Amino acid sequence: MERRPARLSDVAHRAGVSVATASRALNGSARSVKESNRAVVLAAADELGYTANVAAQAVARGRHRGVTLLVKSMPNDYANPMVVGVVEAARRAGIRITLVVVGEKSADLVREVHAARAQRAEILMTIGGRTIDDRGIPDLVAALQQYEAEGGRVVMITQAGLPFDTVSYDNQAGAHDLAVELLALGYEHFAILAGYADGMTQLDRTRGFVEGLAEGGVTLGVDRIITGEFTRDGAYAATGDLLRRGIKLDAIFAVNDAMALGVLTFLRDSGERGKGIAVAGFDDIASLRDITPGLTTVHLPWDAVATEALRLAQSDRAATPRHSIIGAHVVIRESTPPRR
Amino acid sequence: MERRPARLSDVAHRAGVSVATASRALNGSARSVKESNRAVVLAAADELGYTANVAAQAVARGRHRGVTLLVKSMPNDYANPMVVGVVEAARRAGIRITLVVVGEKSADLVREVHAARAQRAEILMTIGGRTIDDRGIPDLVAALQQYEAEGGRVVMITQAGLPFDTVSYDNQAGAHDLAVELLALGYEHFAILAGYADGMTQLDRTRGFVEGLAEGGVTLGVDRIITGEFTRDGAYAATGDLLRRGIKLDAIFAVNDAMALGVLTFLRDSGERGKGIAVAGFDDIASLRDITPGLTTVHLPWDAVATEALRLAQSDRAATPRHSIIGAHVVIRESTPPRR
DNA sequence: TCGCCTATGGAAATCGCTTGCCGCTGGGCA
DNA sequence: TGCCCAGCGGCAAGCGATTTCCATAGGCGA
Repeated sequence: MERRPARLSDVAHRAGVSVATASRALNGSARSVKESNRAVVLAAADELGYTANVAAQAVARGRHRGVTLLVKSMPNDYANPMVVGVVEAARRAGIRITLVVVGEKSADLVREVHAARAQRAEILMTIGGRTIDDRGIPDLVAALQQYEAEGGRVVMITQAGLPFDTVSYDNQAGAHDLAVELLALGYEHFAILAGYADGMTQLDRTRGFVEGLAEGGVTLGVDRIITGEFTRDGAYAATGDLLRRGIKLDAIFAVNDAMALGVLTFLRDSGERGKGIAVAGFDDIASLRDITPGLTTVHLPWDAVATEALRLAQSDRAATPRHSIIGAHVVIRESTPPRR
Repeated sequence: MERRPARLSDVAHRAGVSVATASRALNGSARSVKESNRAVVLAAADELGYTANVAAQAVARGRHRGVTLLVKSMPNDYANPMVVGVVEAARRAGIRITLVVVGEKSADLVREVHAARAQRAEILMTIGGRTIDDRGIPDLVAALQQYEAEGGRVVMITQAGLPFDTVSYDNQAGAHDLAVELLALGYEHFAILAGYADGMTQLDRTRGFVEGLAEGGVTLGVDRIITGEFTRDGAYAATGDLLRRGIKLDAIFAVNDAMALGVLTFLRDSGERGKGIAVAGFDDIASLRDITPGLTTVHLPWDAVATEALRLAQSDRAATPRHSIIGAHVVIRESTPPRR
């Protein structure tokens, strides 16, 4: 039993070659190594149970391989499946992930970008939306551009509209399609729980839904678009307010599943269930698969998003930022039964 | 705008001191630095936006700071909240996390432990249970011991019984208490959906429940302990089998919430709901907070577990492995209404 | 047979940082 | 006044890899 893990020099020594050759044989290089040497090096490495020291490689190469994942506030149903998706995709690709959870403020994000610069991280991915009037965006963009100028690759997930490779899902089209489907089911009187007034994601979903209704000839009054907390509890409270207004209502669209759950729960608690108010959400989070009634929602393909993000990150950088939009599709369940 | 991130030597130069002094001023050290020097170094670092290169530090120190988190198969309701807990706890402590998802086989785990050795990772945490007769355990223990002998710290979460610092929650006591409470509510005829026959976690829960019943004078026949898939769908199917047997039954304990959900769903789908069969689970996963009926379960304190794990990891190593058991408490909800 | 080019091995520089060791300084004490 | 030692700065040697550069050995056409 060794006193310390094997180093490259141990492998080289055992194989009877120089460390340079051992390095070239083990950890890819443009230079070729004679087949016989390669074999003996590989054998030696295997016998010693050698694994390269990533930190040393990072220093020597001047680049830290792997993905650094910056996530805004992890314990959040919405970021969570995204992170899982990326982690899984990375595992399949044999890539290590350094996970950094940053605060909500974009200044925190900026700080971490600079840290990643210092680490000379190869790939930087961020997960998380932003608010429409975020004052910190210019700083963030500057930091990321500096990072890219130094040779890093950035891929933003969710947060579209910045000059970097981005993969997002189509919030607007998804909500649009949902509206169309609900109209087809016979609903006529809608309300939207739109979440925070300034969230880009929420805004896109709200906008898409309104457009979808408009195409079907239904105009939604602004008084039927309720802003408020982007959470289950916020939605729970908002539903109460909404019903107390006594307006005609047969369907509520909440811009995410957690909120939709709040709506459903309120309807149940208040005994309004069965009075024919349908509910739809957005995200199709796995944990809600078994609620009663099944929730009509828009499914987001987390896997596809993550896979695409990794693909972008590993491809050569394009002259202009690329933007992949992964489609989202509507899933109709019992929470929106046909009305006719 | 710099062409490359600032290095320590840049800071030292700007502050007019040697790199040694700069290093000592910035990145803690036993040696003290005169206050005036420290101030000027800090100022210089700030002006240059300096952030230490973690990889270089790792190489120089011969230790990689931070937590390396080894998780068995991430996309799994059960591991997930645990990971979130650790990630959050680490964030509060200002620690970086390297997240590695390994396969189910303990050989995969062993490989990653050796990789962590090579990285000279400071803290290694594993999340995930094991099966009772896992052939790979000796190898795993050997690898981890080697890692510790080289100065690393290991903390195992969930997987108790190995000679390393461990933090787990008390599956057996939790299930025991649950049984006691159910008896107090007036239930008499039980069945257990026990999951895989060889999972340690499931086994402990089953055992605890049986003991709790026994204390109340209820003996559970082995035919009422059903093994099978540790999943929602497995439980769904198992419930059907169970009911077809036509035995007297007023409560089903599923060893995790996902399975309990399967039971509830089956009861609903088959119209058996309302016939008075109560359901209880284990885990109290957040996403089930709003299902109907509310699920009686055993709450696991993820935060506390994660915090404790980090505390253990950062404390000095004890002569003998420590084992923290975090209590789990019963939460009674509507899925188990009082019977008398 | 000679010269040149390609394939390949190895010595040594290098990456950014920590730290052991040496040496200087100045205050306290005999 | 002289000596000792604590306090602190800096030189330089690593840490474990990669990579540049030089050297050697064949292969091949003329």
